[in-house]
Amino acid sequence: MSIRHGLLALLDQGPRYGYQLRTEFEARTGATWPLNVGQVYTTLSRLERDGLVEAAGEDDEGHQFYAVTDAGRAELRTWFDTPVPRTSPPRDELAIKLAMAVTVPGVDVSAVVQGQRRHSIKALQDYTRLKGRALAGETGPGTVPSEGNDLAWLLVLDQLIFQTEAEIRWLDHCETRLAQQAELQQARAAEAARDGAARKPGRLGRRTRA
Amino acid sequence: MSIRHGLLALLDQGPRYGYQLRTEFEARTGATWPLNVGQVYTTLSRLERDGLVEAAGEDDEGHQFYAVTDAGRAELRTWFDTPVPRTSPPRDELAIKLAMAVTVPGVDVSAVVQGQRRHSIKALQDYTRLKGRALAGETGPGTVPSEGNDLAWLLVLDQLIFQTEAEIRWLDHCETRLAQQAELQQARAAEAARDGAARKPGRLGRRTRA
DNA sequence: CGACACATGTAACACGTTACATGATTTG
DNA sequence: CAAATCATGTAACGTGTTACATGTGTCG
Repeated sequence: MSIRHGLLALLDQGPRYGYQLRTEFEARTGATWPLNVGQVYTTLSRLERDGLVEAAGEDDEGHQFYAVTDAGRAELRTWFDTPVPRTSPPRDELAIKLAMAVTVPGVDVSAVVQGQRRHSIKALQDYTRLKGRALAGETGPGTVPSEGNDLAWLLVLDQLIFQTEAEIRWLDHCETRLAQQAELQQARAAEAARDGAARKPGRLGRRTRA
Repeated sequence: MSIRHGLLALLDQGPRYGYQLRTEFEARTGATWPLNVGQVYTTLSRLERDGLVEAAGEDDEGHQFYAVTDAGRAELRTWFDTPVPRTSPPRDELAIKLAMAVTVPGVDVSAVVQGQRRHSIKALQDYTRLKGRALAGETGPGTVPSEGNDLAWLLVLDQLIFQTEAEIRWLDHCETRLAQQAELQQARAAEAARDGAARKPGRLGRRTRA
């Protein structure tokens, strides 16, 4: 529901038309999250269907304007007032992938971690470079520079940087945990070998085949 | 596509039936990302439609087993081999919300940030508590403890913790940036006032600054 | 017996995404 | 003139999500 509310917020500044909304949206999120123009129109019609926006006539140049309704303003207010739920965050594909990788046999977990790490490092460098350019006063291509926009774009960039840094730290953390695990298993294997035939069935587990 | 591949990975360990897949999936992601049982079945039929899994007969207890096909194994391999794209990550609702909040007039940005901060702190505490319990050896409710599962669940928890910490740091960072911005604007306003006092242009005086 | 976990599915819907069709206007 | 940008839409599809229908077995 990010796009829905994003467009609603933009419309709260005053009536806009579709193409304009896309431009303004991208001015704030930069090249990070490109927004297909078509989606603006589909989202607009869904917003209109739900009574959050309404058609607001045409321009002298034929632009189809939309305006936010009272219901839309209310919706927007609760959006801003309600924190994004972090108790049940959106599924993170990387977390799921690693959770599966450490479980399914025959997967080189370390390779997965390292591959992702390289990629994330690369992404981080890109973001840092972009931030440098943003601080130098250069805005994204084709956008009219404005203080608010610049600030928004900068904050989004910072968020991406913080998040990516955390991801890399987590990947490293995973590696050390995996090393610990391997050590532990080696120790256990050695112990089992020493115990030899006198094995106790204390551990139950593994698969339930019928 | 996280669920698709997640189920595929689970099936790579050997044929499973729907209900079992849900249990095993949740054993790895804990209570964080509960998986509706119905979705397992819809996803399974879509996987079958795409030729990644195939029906593998019934149990003596009537359980409908599914097995991964060669195509499915190939798909799984490329999933593990290809890093999750961080150059164009999934849209983050919080980032978009703040980007809009700093742009749209009439929004108390600081209130939004603080509200989110409180919520994220709360979530972080929950995760930390869960991690403590997980380290104490207790697995989620109704799950058979297994070493791989425990490790996976622990890694997922760590990811959530790292990510939430980064989010909180970012929120604080936003506040300082906002303070800077406010300072800058105050300075600018003061400057404008000084200029105005110098030449007393009246209420509607033009402030043309070359 | 009634509640609850186990187990399998279907139907409907929401959102996001892409591809396509179409036309006006600007610009090299 | 040709290409690019501006501008509006539609159609189709994919995944994820919920609600519902249905039935079995178990346990207090």
